[in-house]
Amino acid sequence: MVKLAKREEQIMQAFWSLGKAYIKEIIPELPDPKPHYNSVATMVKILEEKGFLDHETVGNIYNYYPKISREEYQKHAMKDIVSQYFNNSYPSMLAFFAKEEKISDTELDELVNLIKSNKK
Amino acid sequence: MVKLAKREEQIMQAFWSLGKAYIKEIIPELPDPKPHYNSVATMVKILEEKGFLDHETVGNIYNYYPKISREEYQKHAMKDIVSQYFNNSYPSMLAFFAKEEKISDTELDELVNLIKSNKK
DNA sequence: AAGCTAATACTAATGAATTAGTATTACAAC
DNA sequence: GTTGTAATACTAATTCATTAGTATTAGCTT
Repeated sequence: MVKLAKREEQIMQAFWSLGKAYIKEIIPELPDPKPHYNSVATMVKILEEKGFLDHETVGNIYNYYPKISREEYQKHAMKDIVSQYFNNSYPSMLAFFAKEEKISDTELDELVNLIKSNKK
Repeated sequence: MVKLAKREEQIMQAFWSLGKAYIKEIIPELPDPKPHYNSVATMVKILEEKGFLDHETVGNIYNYYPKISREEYQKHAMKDIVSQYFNNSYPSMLAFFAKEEKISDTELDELVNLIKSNKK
């Protein structure tokens, strides 16, 4: 899967939140300063060429929706990140967060349960 | 902290591995095709301007070393990632990995111990 | 000290991502 | 059916990242 550039990814995030949207609806989701409508339209078209979006035509306007799910993309993106920062080791990534104390004991217990139940 | 571009980050990764290095030593660490010596020198200079590297002069040549540690940078980079993909929730990121079953039971136990011992 | 070598400095060119203008189109309202 | 509106299409310009050329410099060798 192609890695998305920054702005492309912001736009995909907006679509993933909204599910289905007109370009008009995407713009408010983007961080300030808001880009020009046509800038977004261009990126959306590129995203469609890349296979990330598809559209239905409603009268005169296009209603776009994601063709690739956030989860699918995350899977690839995180794989890259783990390979880049953590030498391809998921445990060493988790150890990093452990050291950073970003996870509370309660959360930890919940996660352990979640992981174990997923394994069954 | 500034987010590094792809090549900049590759170069920083090389410095983080080597600790201290001449430009000459960085090049073999980079993925093929190896960039031109001067291309690397330019990026290294930019990285120095951005505060990621510093150097000592040894006779006629510069010996560069990281001013910002890999851990420091990771902390920021991962913060961005978690905010971007996981709505600022570290637990929800971990849940994602749990679902992906990237973590074995043994690894999980080790991590739980690691996290708990860090908390003391 | 003149010439050789290996480094850095400076800078122009390329390429990718992004922006936004102008042109075009389709439909709706009158 | 002409006009107005709001969308998309096309494309030129800008910006940022990256590359690599040429120029310069410092020190070593003779």
